This record gives sequence, structure tokens and C-alpha cells, in this order.
Amino acid sequence: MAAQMVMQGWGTVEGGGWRKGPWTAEEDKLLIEYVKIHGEGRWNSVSRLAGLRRNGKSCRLRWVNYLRPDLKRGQITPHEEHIIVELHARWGNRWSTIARSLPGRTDNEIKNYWRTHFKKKTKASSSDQEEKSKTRLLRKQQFEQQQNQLQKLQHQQQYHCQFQQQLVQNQQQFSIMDMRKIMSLLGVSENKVTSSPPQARQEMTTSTCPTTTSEEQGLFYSTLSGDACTSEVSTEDLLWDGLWNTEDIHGDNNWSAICVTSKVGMHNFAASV
DNA sequence: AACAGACACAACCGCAGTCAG
DNA sequence: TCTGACTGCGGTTGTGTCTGT
Repeated sequence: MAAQMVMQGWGTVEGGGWRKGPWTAEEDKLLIEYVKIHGEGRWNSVSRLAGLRRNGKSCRLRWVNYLRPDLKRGQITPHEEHIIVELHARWGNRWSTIARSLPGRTDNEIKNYWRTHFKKKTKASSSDQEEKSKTRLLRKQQFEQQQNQLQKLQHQQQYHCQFQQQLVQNQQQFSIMDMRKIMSLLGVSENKVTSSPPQARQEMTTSTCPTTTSEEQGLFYSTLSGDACTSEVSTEDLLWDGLWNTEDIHGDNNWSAICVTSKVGMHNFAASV
């Protein structure tokens, strides 16, 4: 937001009447209201219906990359970075495909991250530079975490109800095939999925849990790669902490045990059945 | 304190795919 | 089958901020 405020200077109006450049808070508000009422899609009618002087493309981009309530803002965690590296090795610059495996992250975000972090690394990979970069990253991360938590709370309060349904739909589209792909990439043998109890499998992929968020998927990946520690710990992360017990996975590969030991998970599963 | 270069990221552009008419 | 509108994606640009000298 701060960046947006300072960048407002170069906003222009094109010949066709479309505004370009950074979005103002007022425009954001109008777009949010529009999506609230009409839902996502039909972007070309946004200008007419919402009174925005922005073309549909611009509106969609703003929504997808910035205003969506399920966006996970803040620094890419080491765990996410790991996934990005793995998936990029496999799919190349298919950012949207990679983004689908990182709930709450946009293709644009990942693309930018890759450009600034990995292109650079291939050019100049001296440990000295990396160390400096890490320090800087860490400092910024601390600051952004605070901002992120604030923003998250605001967004979630405002849109929680409206997007619950949509998130559930998204989860349903998250097929088991996709999960297998990721798992094989991350070196997790497929039989961990196939050997899981049918009920648990179904619930993982088609859960109708009313409080399911994209964060949950993030935690799911966290368990898959065996990297249970993420550097970004939000209040919500803590809340979801009980959902997947990583020790259960690592120790026994016992999916039913996960369901039983998961405090929040149990509650949600019970609600969904 | 001033400057230059690196960095971060929002936003734009062009192209391709999809789909309804 | 064709066409135009719409949408999504990947590449690129522009601008403010940060950091080192």
C-alpha cells in the first residue's frame, strides 16, 4: 500500500479514456465492491458497473495480484522457495502452474521473485553477496510480517464469509493428480497418498470444511516436503498448527493418525461430514 | 550527505486459447 | 467455419526504496 501511495504520480488517462498507472485506494474500493456483488469474471463490464475508468484487463490484474483476500502477502519463505526451485526445474517459466502449487501466491509474485533472486544467483553467486542479501531479506521480512498480519486480519474479517464458498470450490479442483505430481517432485513416494485411507484422501482433496483456507494447503505442502518449519509464523499459522501433525507423517506415514491427532482438523472434518 | 547501483514489485503489453453467437 | 469478445499467461517496463561507497 505504501508503495502504491508513493507511485500515484504516474497515473495517466489514455486516449480511449482508460486510466493507467498505479491504483488509488478509491479505485481499489470500487473494484472490491464490484467483486463483492458480481463475483470474479466479466471484467470488461467492471468499468461500466463499478464506475471505474480502468479496462477489464487492468481490473482483473489488480484483483488477481493484489486485492484477492486469499493472497498470502509477505516474503517468500524458504520452504516456498524450495518448491519454486523444484517446480521451475520441472516446468520452466510456467509461472501460473507453479503458482497453483503455492496457495496464496500469484504467478506475478513468483515470477518477480525468481527474476530478482535466481537470475541474480546464477550471475553472481558469491557467498558474500548472498549473505548480504539474506540479511536484508531477513530485516525486511520482519517488517513485512507485521504489516502482513495487520492486513490479513482486516481482509479476513471483511471477506471471510463471502469467499468461504469459493475457497471450498478451489479446494475441490485441487485434484489428487496434482498432489501426486508435487509429491513426486518433492521426493515423497506416491504410496503415501495411495496408501492413505480412502476417507482421509477424499477429505484432503474435496473437503467441504467451512473454515478451510489457502493457508491450509500451504501447511499441507509443508508436510509433504518434510520441511515443517517455515520462517513465517502468523497468528493464523498458529491456529492451523494443529491441523497436520508433521510428526505423524514423518514417523508413521499414518494418515488416519493425522486425522485423529489433529485438533482443528478433527473439528473441521466433523463439521464437513 | 550525496550519489549510483541493486532490489522489489505493481502494472502494462502482446500473444494465444476459449467460447458464444 | 468464422469472428469477435473475453480471459489467462509470460515477458517486460517503470518507479520508489534500500544499501553501499
